[in-house]
Amino acid sequence: MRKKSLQAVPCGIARAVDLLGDPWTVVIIREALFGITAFDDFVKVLTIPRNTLAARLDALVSAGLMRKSRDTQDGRRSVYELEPAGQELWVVLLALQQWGNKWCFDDEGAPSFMADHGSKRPVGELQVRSSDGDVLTLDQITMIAGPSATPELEARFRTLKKV
Amino acid sequence: MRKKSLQAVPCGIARAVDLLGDPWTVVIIREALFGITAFDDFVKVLTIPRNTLAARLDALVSAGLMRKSRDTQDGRRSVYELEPAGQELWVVLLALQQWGNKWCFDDEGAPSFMADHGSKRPVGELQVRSSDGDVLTLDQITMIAGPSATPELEARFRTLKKV
DNA sequence: ACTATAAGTTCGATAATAAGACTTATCATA
DNA sequence: TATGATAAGTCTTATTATCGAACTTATAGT
Repeated sequence: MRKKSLQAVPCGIARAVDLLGDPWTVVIIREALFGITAFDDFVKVLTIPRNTLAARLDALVSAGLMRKSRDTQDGRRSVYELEPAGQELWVVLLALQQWGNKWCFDDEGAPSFMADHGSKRPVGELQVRSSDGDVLTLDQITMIAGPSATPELEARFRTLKKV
Repeated sequence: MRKKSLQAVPCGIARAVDLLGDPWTVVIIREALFGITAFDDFVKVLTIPRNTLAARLDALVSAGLMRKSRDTQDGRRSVYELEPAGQELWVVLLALQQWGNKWCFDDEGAPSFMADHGSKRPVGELQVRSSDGDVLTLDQITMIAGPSATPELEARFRTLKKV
């Protein structure tokens, strides 16, 4: 059966995962942020099957995260670029990178970091702050319902043990 | 052929995606943060196939993001709980939620937000700061190589157009 | 015209997911 | 202690996605 779509689920995480929750989309976006625009360059850098790449790029364009155009200098080339919605995923990639760098490299140390272009120093660890500017930890976080929440969702949040 | 493993790729993002880049793992972790611990409760809340859930939970335990134990009150129940590595993914989930809430709800508005437990107000938008505390935008970000970077990776970073 | 390049598409094999029935062990209760 | 219910997970079959490589089409360079 086809992969279940989470796009209809009323949850921002679920809808994001519906777009990003496969083995390739996130690293495609990473390369796009790096400046990769050509189909064959994605293939070369990622060693992704060409049909899979074509499917993922189509999905990203359909979802409005990327746009596709023709290279005006070379009519053979397609140019894939990030739309604003796709660019803003850089914060998600940073969160993934900081987590991966911390937990997925036993001794060798992480090979790459996002850094301040000026100082060349790694950016600070992401901090979550309240609207008053206080740094928050997980045990200070809860989930609240927005205007469009269903009664069932509100009921769940009222009985939450954590987060 | 089996899904290609990105676990060997020397990149924190790739290694994180290798664990999280499927349609279910992220929302499983979301529910675990909500306090869900029982197999059947994951099935009920997510409507995930039982065999898929079993596979994902096994993978999460193997990767050290969750632990599995027996309920001392009820010997039928397994208890799945997040290890520290899994708990720290809450920042990634927040980044996904903030992005999804912004881009995946046309008019209805987002149904749920992470909030400060004290004030019940949504947490502030994630900000990326330099080591000096300045807020950074995407165009101020570059990628730098760490100690374990390969020469090829360093070469790539030297020629980066952006990020 | 000829060759190379870029972007995809097509094909067959393998792996992952979906849906539901089924098994095993434990708990609650009569 | 026998009986039924519950929880966790397995098994089976059908469908879908991914992999890897070959192939097609259009454009560029010579």
